[in-house]
Amino acid sequence: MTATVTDVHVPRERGARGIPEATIARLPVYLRALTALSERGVASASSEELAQAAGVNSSKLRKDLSHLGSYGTRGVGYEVEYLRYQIAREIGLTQDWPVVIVGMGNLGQALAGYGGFATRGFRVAGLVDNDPARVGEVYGQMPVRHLDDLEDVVSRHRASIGVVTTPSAAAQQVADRLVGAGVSAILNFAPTVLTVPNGVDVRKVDLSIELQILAYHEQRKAHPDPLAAVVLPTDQQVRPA
Amino acid sequence: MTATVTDVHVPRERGARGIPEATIARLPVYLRALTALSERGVASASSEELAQAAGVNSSKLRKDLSHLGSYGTRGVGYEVEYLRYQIAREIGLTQDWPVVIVGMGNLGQALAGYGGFATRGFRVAGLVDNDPARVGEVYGQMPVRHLDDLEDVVSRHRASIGVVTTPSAAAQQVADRLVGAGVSAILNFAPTVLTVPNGVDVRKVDLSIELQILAYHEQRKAHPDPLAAVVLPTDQQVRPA
DNA sequence: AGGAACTTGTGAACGCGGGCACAAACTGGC
DNA sequence: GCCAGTTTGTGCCCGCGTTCACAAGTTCCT
Repeated sequence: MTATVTDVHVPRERGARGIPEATIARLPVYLRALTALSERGVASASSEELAQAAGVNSSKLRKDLSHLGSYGTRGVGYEVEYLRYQIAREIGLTQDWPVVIVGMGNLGQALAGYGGFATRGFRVAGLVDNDPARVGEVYGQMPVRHLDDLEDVVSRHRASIGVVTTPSAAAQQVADRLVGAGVSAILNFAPTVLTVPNGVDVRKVDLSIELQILAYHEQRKAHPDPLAAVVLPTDQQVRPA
Repeated sequence: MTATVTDVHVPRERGARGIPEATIARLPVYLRALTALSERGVASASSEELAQAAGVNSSKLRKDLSHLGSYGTRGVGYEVEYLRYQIAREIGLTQDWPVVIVGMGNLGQALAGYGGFATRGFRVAGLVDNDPARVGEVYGQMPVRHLDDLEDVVSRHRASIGVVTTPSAAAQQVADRLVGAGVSAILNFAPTVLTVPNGVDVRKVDLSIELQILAYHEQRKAHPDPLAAVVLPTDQQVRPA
């Protein structure tokens, strides 16, 4: 099995402390809500309040949290600071995650300067690009190095997470080299299906796909039931023999 | 799940030609695979070949396609061009979708210049920013206009899709104004939960959340079962009374 | 023409995730 | 100390999505 993951779907043993994938995906949202509450000086909150802040319903939130352990107090609620730390620890945000970004186009530059990483334990440890003209440029206080040095950058910083923001054509090759250098998790912004060895985790973010999903729903709003499945919509497109 | 996305959850009537949400999310992937095959001159392909190109398994692909209609030929496969058109039509990509981007920071600039939109029926119809210094700047052949003109930009281009790339603090306000001006679908890059009226579709893309999900799996790889749920991991964090 | 090889479309089984509803547990007032 | 009010943690059920496995339909070879 060569993985090529779009959605994560890690069927590994879910015994003991295995937490449902759907829950994992929501923990960062709870974390964000807790941080916001904390900054406003709120010391404790009920599941109902937390759920509202996170945009989910309260029973889902309670069940999610119950997978981590019993961190609330019945009749009272959850202590904001305490819960925040527990979730951060569960995700692994109490440690430092060096991240290498490959591809310094517009998107790569945007990510290099994104403040939301540093505050969550992610540290941009290296920027890499193919274009010699871009080598030496500085984004977010980090100089760009040449693609030739990719392996050096990864191993020197012990980076285990790579971000691919190259054009599609280069993405697979870059991913191969990242994996070869020791990276075991990749966030892929290139609109390509990456094939990686077992044990390497890939998540894909595709901006155009998100828009297409919205477009589908927009179309349905405009034409609730075209029943165009029977009649051909335009004569020019007929099934070739 | 291609994730990135927080679950859409549109419980609207699924009668008649209602296609499962999970299928909708994969159609753009199939579309991309078909386009790639088409460009390589491939005229027809089996579900197995398509599935491999799209990174899913073949039975899932067949069931997905079966929701659109019976566009394949048993014993043969699918005609690439024909199927490509059918999927594009189903999603709504045969028409033009004007898109307005609000927030011309690094990410907004990256999106404005992203070539992947134009080729899929999305047309950047307007760029808007709060900062007077940025007004008049041109990205992707489109000048930036001031936030004050947002309503004008939206209505003049009949935009129904808005992209929010502002800081969190401004996101909700921007979303309200977009909706007020007639937008009914929003792609939100700000790390905030947006509240919108019924009938408005919101999809959220959160870069930091994607990394956090990867971090969780990385941590589990490194420490398969810490059983630290019993013993406190560090003494400094003890449950306050 | 007939059969072997192949491929689609789909019925059926299964597992995950969501939501309801309630027992268990805690607080505060009397 | 006891009772009313509150909120968590969870057992249960239901529906969606994934996968298997096979019948139905097509092509090719003899």
